[in-house]
Amino acid sequence: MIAHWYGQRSMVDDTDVSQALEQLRRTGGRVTQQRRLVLQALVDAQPHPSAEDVAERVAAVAPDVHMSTVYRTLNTLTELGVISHVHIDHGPSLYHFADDVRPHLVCRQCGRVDHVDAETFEAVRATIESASGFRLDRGHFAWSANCPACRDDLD
Amino acid sequence: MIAHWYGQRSMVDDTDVSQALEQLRRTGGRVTQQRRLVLQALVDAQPHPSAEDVAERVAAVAPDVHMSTVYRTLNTLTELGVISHVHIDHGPSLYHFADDVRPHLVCRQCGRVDHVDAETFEAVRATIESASGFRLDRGHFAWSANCPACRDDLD
DNA sequence: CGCTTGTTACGAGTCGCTCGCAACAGCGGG
DNA sequence: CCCGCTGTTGCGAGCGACTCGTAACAAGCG
Repeated sequence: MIAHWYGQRSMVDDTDVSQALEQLRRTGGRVTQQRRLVLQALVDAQPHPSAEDVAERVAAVAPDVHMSTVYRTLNTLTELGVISHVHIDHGPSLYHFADDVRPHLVCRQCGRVDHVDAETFEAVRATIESASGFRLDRGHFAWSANCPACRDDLD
Repeated sequence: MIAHWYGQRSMVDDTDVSQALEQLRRTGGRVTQQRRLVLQALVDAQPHPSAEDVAERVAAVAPDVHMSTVYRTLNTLTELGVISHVHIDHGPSLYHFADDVRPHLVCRQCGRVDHVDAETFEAVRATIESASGFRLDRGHFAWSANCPACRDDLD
């Protein structure tokens, strides 16, 4: 479904891993091999792996790591605010580091994904906020749209 | 989770049902009692019932109508363009008549939902379109946000 | 090196649908 | 008004994406 990604690449790297582990330790959590592997997989599988993608990468290195551990780790890291996920069309949640949260646009026809730049997003946010009082999240849900190539198809 | 709805009510009524059945017949489909009941439930359960809500209402009148029939009918009507659904936070799809498609704002804290008025939406759409070429859908995905009451909590 | 307490593997369970199949029922033709 | 063609339905199994209870396990502080 998702045929193509473009736009700038994320700038996630190993420092994200150590910062996440740091955060984990600081809040009384433990730094386990499994968690290290999940975080590394998250870095390697940029830009937007699903829990399955992460599990697959982890399994390549440590086949005994259970799926539920991957899910639990992903949830723990989400609660810590280290990572976040986005829902794109139907299908599983896609994960990314929290410092890489940007609003997504997804084409409903071809699945192509783009990001909204910060300036445009802030403009939209201000418009919505003054009209309704609601302050838009940057991430979490992708904005459903039609990309230029598919735009002729419908309103 | 969803504590409160506000904003103008939809204007869905019985004419939507007959128009939908009409459309169904025109495209070679059959007007069955089950479909009538699903459509009626959709009208009665405004503004945004889940498939379960619809099935429950149908079951109150005709207990033998199977869940899968409800899902199939909702899918058929979606393909016909008569109805549509929106994803609000995690949880099931919420259905509504297609003529009632409006962009939704959902508060991530309290679940309160609001609509974006047409004028504001068009302004946002124009902004996004000129920045990225993507043309926003009116419906399908809710925009995740914080409502005025919960706004202090996070960025 | 223990001990405490957070983590993990495993497997069963849940939620929200989806599908194959045989029985059934609209509805256009005769 | 009945026939029969073909779209629909009921039923139950299946599935994708998680979630949870439990007992074994292992960080990391003392």
